[in-house]
Amino acid sequence: MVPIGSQHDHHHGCADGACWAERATDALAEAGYRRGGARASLIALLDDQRCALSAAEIEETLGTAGDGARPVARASIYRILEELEALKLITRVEVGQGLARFEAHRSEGHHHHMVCDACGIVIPFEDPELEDSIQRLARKVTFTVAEHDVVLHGSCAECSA
Amino acid sequence: MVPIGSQHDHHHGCADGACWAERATDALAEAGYRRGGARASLIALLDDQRCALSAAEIEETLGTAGDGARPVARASIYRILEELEALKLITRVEVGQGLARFEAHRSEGHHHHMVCDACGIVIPFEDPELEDSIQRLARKVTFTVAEHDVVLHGSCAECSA
DNA sequence: GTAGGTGCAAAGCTTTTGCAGCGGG
DNA sequence: CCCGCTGCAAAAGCTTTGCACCTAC
Repeated sequence: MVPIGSQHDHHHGCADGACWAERATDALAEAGYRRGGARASLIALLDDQRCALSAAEIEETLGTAGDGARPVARASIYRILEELEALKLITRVEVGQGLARFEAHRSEGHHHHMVCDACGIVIPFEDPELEDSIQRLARKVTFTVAEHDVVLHGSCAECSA
Repeated sequence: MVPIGSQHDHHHGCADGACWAERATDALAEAGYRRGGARASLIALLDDQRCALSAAEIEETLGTAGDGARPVARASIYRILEELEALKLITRVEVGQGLARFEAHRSEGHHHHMVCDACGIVIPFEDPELEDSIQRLARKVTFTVAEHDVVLHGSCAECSA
């Protein structure tokens, strides 16, 4: 198991050539979407995150962040998230708590989530062995598996103490 | 992987001695709850199911079923489900679709779910190897794992055809 | 008789939809 | 210029809460 740091360390520079934001922008263009300030702002925010955000968190962050961000209406957030999900650029994560979370779908860094039922914190983790089990399982079933989610519920180190 | 039949084949007789409904009733009594018709009806319904039901499905089924069932108000359904979940007698299953599902937490027959994103059908499955992976994972993390959920998204055999 | 259980209706939340106006191409 | 993108506000769902009545004990 590989615990994962809390924040992405790269910023909007994308000097390495192929960050997720670029891929997303290109994919939207190819799909026939026009550019839009709200969408660009939302994509930049998602690109900076290591883990899933809820629509409310996105709205709040965009409302207060400088750095090229701009406030985006809630309706636009949901509409944009819907488009991005349809293009498989983001993944919807349901951790239970009555709200959906969304995160950039990157080729590397696939992970799942632990949710503390006491304080609500969501912690990402990776586990290759678990992935293997799911791959093998996917081959055995009479069902076409496109995505998979694993959620561990319990208490985080802090709440357990 | 073991696919699972669609309906439970035992009924309210429970001649085998320790069905889930009995355990649930006992646990509620020990926790200091009084008996109540709505709760009994809901427990009997959950005991008869092989897979998770939504609150709406529960309300509808109890409203039309004979066999000892009686209509139960939606508010009562949610309140009772909350009590049962707090006592770990049922498990809340989030498959994404904006609604929660609930199923009896049995010692045997632990399973997970495949959700067809086309038609919405929820199919249960068991996979011991997957369980092993999760057990091993749970031991490695600095997090106390109480429950785990695995959801496979994709298309069912029918929608894939 | 008292405290908990239940039903009904209203409120709360997240998410979706309608519509008017702005803005990209 | 036209059509898509956005914001605002209203609506739609699922779920929760308040309150009065009923019921187990």
